[in-house]
Amino acid sequence: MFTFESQGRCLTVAEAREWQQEMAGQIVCRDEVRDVHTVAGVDVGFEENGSVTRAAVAVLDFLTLQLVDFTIARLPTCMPYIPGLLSFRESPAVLAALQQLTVQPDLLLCDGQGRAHPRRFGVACHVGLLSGIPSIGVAKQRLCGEHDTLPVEKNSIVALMDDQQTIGYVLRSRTGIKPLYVSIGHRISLTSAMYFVQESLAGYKLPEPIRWADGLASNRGKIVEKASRILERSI
DNA sequence: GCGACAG
DNA sequence: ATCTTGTCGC
Repeated sequence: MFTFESQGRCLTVAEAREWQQEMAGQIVCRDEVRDVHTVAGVDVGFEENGSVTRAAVAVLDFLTLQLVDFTIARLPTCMPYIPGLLSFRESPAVLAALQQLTVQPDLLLCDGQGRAHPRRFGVACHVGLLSGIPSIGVAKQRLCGEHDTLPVEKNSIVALMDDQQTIGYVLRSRTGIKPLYVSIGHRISLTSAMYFVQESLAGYKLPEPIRWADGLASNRGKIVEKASRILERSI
């Protein structure tokens, strides 16, 4: 029986799944977002053969989509990747990174699923609930649910259905490129989630906040340097 | 039993 | 996620 450490307790895989089902009931699917001035991208990468988890949070001004702050947190990896339990592996480092921020984000765009999860509790829900910050899940691959054929044209959208419910939307952010799977994380409606994701796009497959977090999490030297220069310049 | 399976 | 160069296409 495999067990792992989470929030100071040792959990079995079965207990983790039960906890997700309970916490899913705490998720707020209504809009509690107000005056969104800053939107943050959240992503995680690994170092040292996976023994170190590296979380990055990039805060952007929502109107200009310019970087205004970022943090990186490195923690020892607490458990392996298990489909459906990704958030237990990534959340600790993400929450640590969020607490290091100077500029507080009004909304989080997380790399991964939100409610489009078998137990309706993907990493975006987990991070949103524990941080209290409204959040959205933006995944590059599907975890669950089905959907109609998506036109190859940019801006095409189809509903992601599971168990008779619309759990998210599949969005083609660029013509001919694999789509994004958008679902709510916490304290926001699916309609608003789609609005914020689309407004955060700037010609690339991924929303700008996540593009930054992606580069910072995967520790691409060029990007870390670029981000650092932008910040010291804004002081 | 078999296939699916975020990052 | 991560290991990795060049290459096809808009």
